[in-house]
Amino acid sequence: MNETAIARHRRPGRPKEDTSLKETILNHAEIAFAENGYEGTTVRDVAARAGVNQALIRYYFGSKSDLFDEVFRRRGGILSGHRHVNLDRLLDRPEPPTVEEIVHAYLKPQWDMKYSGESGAAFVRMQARLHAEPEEHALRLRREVYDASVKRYIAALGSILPEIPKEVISTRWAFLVGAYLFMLNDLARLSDLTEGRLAEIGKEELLDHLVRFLSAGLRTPVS
Amino acid sequence: MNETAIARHRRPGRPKEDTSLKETILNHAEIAFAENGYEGTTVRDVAARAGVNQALIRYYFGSKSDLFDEVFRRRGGILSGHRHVNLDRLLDRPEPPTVEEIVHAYLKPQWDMKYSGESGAAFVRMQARLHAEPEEHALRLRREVYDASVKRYIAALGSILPEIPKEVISTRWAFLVGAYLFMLNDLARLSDLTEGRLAEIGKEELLDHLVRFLSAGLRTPVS
DNA sequence: GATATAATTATACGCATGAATAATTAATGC
DNA sequence: GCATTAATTATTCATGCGTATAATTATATC
Repeated sequence: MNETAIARHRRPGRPKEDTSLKETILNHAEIAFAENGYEGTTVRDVAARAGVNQALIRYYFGSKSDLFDEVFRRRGGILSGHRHVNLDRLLDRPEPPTVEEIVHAYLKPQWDMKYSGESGAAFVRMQARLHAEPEEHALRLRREVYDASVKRYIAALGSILPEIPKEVISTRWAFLVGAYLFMLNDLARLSDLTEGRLAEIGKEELLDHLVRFLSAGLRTPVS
Repeated sequence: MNETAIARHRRPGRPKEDTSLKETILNHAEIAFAENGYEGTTVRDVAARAGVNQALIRYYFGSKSDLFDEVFRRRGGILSGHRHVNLDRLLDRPEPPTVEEIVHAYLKPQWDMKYSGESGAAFVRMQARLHAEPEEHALRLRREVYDASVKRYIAALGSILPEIPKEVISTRWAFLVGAYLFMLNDLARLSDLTEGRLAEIGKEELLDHLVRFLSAGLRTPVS
């Protein structure tokens, strides 16, 4: 009675290509949403990018809003999964993790995604935009995808920073999210601020800089 | 030959109200852009909010894009001005400023604006969105309005943190901008992360937390 | 190989949008 | 007080949008 299994067997009309059109659409939608935001993206444009009829998008995903959600959930789920795994690895160890290790474990997955290709980079930018959009819908999406892992990270930090009140750690964690999202969103902007000197700092080194910066802030004693 | 002076004298058709419609439009546009973003905002909606005919917006501002620019420049200029003044005050003093003082001088103006009323809060949210939009146009606007003061702040930090390379300070400054924009954008989100415990931290206290967090990060020695 | 059904396209609908123009109203200068 | 000009509104235009539906193509099953 497995419906997906049945569906896998019965699929007439499907062309011979191996990468499904559904995935192709998702990939191009990701890029379009990242470049132009939700409102700025048209279903027509996504269809054109994917080389597909506009109605096919509706056939697969329903509304434009549904398409957006599916784009977000796809990579967001992967990201969240990596974060859980990374934290598990640190907590399963006999010796307790350092602040730097926790921060790094959280940031690294999205960092890698950013440099994993055009699609990954697009998702990162898209996410930064989502965080700036105050709509109720965007908020719910983010919570659904990320909240669980974030709470685990805050708890882990709390146990190795017992002298810092939990609500302060949570607040500082929000600072952290802001800093890394902003930076990942567009490194080009960073090199404005630095008047081009950023080129001297490599990508991996930049992550180290960020981890060091954030860890110092997280660890600093409350007055 | 002062054209604006001439214009000030010759203005038939102008109704008796003291707050000009032009300003009313700007105020409502600010809120609309903050709520719905650039693409999500319609000129019609702005006109309706301002209780004004749609064509009047075109008469005063030209295109929708021009309207947006004027909204941004108006408050952005004020903000930038306050930052300059605050830094001047610190630098004119005999004793050198602390990192905390510099960070606070930079953040305070926008912090105040956030709580100065509906319009100010709207601008802050609008700006956060602008920072997430990678379009060339948005980038140019931000640079035009903010770059000069940012460079002064980075220079000031450099002189009291001589052991930290200038490009590292610039990079860390970008982290700072990300953290504070993210937080100002919507404090409601913060109280998600903190599971409601944020209420225990007052608004002014929150700024102190942020300043402390960022200053610790800025000061931390490079490996 | 006929039939059923999944995948895909072609086409159209209704509507909201940014922009534009024309008409109207109100103040000013002489 | 009349002509001029600025401010404002009413209305129209062309376009692009999300959505919807009908037609077509391809595959699998028997």
